[in-house]
Amino acid sequence: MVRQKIQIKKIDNLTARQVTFSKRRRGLFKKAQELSTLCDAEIALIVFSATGKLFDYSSSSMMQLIQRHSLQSEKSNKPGQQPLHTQSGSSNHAKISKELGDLTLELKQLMGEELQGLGMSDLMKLEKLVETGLNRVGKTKNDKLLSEISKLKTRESELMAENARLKQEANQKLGCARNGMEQGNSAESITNFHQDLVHRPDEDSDTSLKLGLPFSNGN
Amino acid sequence: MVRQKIQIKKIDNLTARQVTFSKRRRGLFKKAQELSTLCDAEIALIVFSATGKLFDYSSSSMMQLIQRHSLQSEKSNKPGQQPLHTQSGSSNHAKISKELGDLTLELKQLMGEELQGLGMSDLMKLEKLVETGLNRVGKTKNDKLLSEISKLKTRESELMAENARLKQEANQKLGCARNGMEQGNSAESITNFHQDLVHRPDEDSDTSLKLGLPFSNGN
DNA sequence: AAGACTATTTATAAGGG
DNA sequence: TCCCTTATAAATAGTCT
Repeated sequence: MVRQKIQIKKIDNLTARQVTFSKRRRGLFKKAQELSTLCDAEIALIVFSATGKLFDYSSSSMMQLIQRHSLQSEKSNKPGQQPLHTQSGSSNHAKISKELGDLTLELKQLMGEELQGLGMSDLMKLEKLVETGLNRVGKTKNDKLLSEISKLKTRESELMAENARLKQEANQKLGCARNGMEQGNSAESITNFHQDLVHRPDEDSDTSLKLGLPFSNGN
Repeated sequence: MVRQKIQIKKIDNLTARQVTFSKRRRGLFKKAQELSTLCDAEIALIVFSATGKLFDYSSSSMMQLIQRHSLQSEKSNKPGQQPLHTQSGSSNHAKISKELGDLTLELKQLMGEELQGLGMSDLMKLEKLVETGLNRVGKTKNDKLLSEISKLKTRESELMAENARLKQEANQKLGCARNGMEQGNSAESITNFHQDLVHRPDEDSDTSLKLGLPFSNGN
């Protein structure tokens, strides 16, 4: 018998809490159905027990209702339908910080090992978080790589330009020198000449084009 | 006054239906809150009136609850995968969940939204697919970038080597020419000479030596 | 856990403002 | 629409099986 009106706070006694959960849950679902029937409303109700067990009801298709919800709730924020949000856990900050600490621990675990203690929903949340982090890292890395490539290409053209200048310069100097000595030798012969004189530059230019890629899979 | 017990079927009179909807809706939401608070349950409640207006309540994050729902209802309930915190009475799991839910939402928005046409389960599958695809693409892209960088660096050193050779060669040829004409000039003077003649090769050589390694700490 | 039993509390139908 | 009122239906806390 209802000896006294209870206050709405978490029931301490475990069994009493479970019993009440069972009873009130049924009541809630019944009310939901009744409202749906009486007033032609569409209703989706999802309940997770403290132990993680799922109970749900929907007057039509759960998926459709959820879609509709995400659609409407993002379109317009209607005031007055969410004063209820802040009810459940605003009482003790100690618990909140504790939970946050636990979550941090979970994150560490996810980064490292030991994922077995985690529930699926926790895993999903953490996965999302890690995913964003990963994306950001990837983006940053990408930018750096592209920047590097850009710099290298610039550098390459600079070197090639200088290279060309040097060759031309060499030709000019050689021509000048030869002019002073003999005159009249063609560019090819000059090239051949210093090819012997120095360390076969042509071969080097060729190899430079087909050189390998040492750290391509370095991840 | 409740003159008579009503039967649960659609109320014909429009105004009566609306009034009843309003009253019972409030009652339902109150019951939902109470259940959530009393028994540490997580509850999501979505109600659409016959006119399409949305009312919703969730004890924590709507998104998280919906995700959890689609997960559990899809995979035939495996008992024993309890989310970490629910055991020792954590009435504030809700708060943390909400924060994480908000983060998830933020992430979703970051990714570019408009996924609302899809059901949650579809979204999850899609997400997984995209994720693996993304990873592969990312890896491939990465390899390509690194390979390109590697090639460019090799090319750079070759160009630099050739450049150096050309300079040396130029010096030698110049020396040879001078030998043929005057003889006895030192290498330094020659270097200085074509330093003026050409476009400051020293500066170029310097830059070539200190090329950066942007991605040394990339991962 | 799951029913049954009440004494009470709560919700609410009908009506009025 | 919302807020009251009020009689009554419904829900349910506590207890016992």
